[in-house]
Amino acid sequence: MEGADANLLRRDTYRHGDLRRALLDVGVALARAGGPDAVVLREATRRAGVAPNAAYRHFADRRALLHAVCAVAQAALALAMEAELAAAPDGADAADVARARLRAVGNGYLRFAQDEPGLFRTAFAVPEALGSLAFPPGVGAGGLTAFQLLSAALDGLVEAKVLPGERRLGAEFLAWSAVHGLAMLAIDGPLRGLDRAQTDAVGQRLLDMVERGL
Amino acid sequence: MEGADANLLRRDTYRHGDLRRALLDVGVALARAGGPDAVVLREATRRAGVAPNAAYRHFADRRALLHAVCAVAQAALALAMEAELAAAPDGADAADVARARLRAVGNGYLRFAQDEPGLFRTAFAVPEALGSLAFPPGVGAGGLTAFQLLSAALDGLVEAKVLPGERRLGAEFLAWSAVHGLAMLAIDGPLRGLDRAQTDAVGQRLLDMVERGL
DNA sequence: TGTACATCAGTGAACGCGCGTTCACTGATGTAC
DNA sequence: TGTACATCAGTGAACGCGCGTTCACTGATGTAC
Repeated sequence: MEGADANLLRRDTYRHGDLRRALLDVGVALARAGGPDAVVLREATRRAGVAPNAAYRHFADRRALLHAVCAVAQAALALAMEAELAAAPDGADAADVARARLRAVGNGYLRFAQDEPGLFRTAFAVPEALGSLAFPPGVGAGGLTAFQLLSAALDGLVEAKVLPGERRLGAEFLAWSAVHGLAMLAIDGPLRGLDRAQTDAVGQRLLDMVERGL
Repeated sequence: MEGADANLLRRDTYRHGDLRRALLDVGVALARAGGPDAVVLREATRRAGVAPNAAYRHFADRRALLHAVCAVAQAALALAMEAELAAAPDGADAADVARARLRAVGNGYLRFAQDEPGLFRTAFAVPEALGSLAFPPGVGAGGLTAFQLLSAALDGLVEAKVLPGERRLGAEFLAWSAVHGLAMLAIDGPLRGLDRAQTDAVGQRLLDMVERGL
C-alpha cells in the first residue's frame, strides 16, 4: 500500500533534499483526495517518509501548511480558467467574443470544481477574507487571480457594449455567486447525485441566465 | 460556565424523561454555534448532563444524531422562507405578486444563511443527495420543503405569465445556485468580510439578475 | 588542498487531548397477577 | 390494592485511535581557516 504511493519519497541520504516542496506536494495530493480537512501534518510526513516533527523545520504549524496548499489550489483554479479562456473562440464580432470569454471563465470554474472537488474546496478554505493582504492568493500562468480573470471578462463585456457601464460595478459578485452555488450544490450538496452531463447542462443554462440577467 | 448553559438539563430523578429530545436540542445548539462538525456526541451528552454512552439508547451512532439535527436545520430554513413569504405584498397585479413571492423565497434563504450560518451549513451536511427517500428532509409549518417552496414560487411565475413555460423546467437549480453561491461566499468564503448591509445589497442585485435572467 | 567546526535538517520518544464506541452493571419504572 | 418481576434507560470504566506539538538529540553538510 505505502510502496505504491507516488508521493512517498524514499531517500538514502540523511538529508531529504527538498522536504518543504515534498510536504507541499503531498499536502496538495491530500487536499485533492479529501479536501482541506485531509491536509493532516502527520499523514503528510508519513507519505514523505519523514518523522512527524520534521515538518516543523519548514512550516510553523499545520495551518501554515494548509495555507500553502490553499495557494496552490487557488492557482490551479486560475490555471483551469485560463485554459478555458485560451480555447475560447476569437471571432470578428467583439460582442460575441466578450460573451464567449465570460462563458469561458464560468466554464473553467465549473469544470475545475467538478474535476478537482477536493482542490476546489481547499481553495476556499482560507481563513482570510477577500482582499486580505496577509495572504497573497494563488495566481495562474498570466499572473492573475481567478477573481481578476472574472473581472477582466466583465470589463470586456462593457468595452464591447454588451454590458451597460452602470451595471458593471460589483457584477463580479453576481456572476461568481451563480457559478459558485452550482459548484457547491453539485460537489458537496444535494445536487451531487447528478451525473456529469446533467450538471453540465444546468451549467450552460446557468451561464445563459447570468448573461441575460447581468 | 456550565451552570449558565440553558441546554444543560439537571435532574433529580434517575430517569431523564426525554433524553432523545434533550440530545437533539443540544445537538441543534451545537450546530447553530459551530456547524455540522460541532455536533459531537460526547459534548452533547455532557451538556445534557448524562454519561457519554447514554446517547446510544436513542441514536445508533453520531451520524444518526447529526442526521436528526440536519432535518431540524432544513425545517428551520423552510420556516424562514415561509416567514418571508407571509410578509410578501399581496397586491392586485398577479405578475407583481408572483415576482414578489420568488424574491421572498430568495430573501428568506439569504437571510437564514446570514442569521444562522451554523444551521445553514448543517442543513447541507446531509450525506444523501436530493430526492433520496432514505432521509426525509425537514419541512416548514406548511409541510413543504425549502425546495418545494422555491418550486411553488416558480410555478406562480409561470401562471402569472412572467416566466415562459418552456423555461420552467429545472429553473429551481438556476435560482437556487445563485442564491446558494452568495450565501456560501458570504458566510464561509472570501466574501465573509462584507458587512450585513453590503451583503444585503449584493443579495438584492442578485435577485434582480435571477428575475431578469430566468 | 586539508582539516576543525558551526549549522541546522531530520530523529526518536513522548505529552495531552478529545473523540466514538463497547462492556458489564444497576436501579427506577410500569405491568401482571 | 398490594406485591413480584421484567424491562430498559442511564452508569462507570475502559478501549484504541489519530491528532498536533514539544523535547533533547545526532549526524551530514558546507564553510572558514
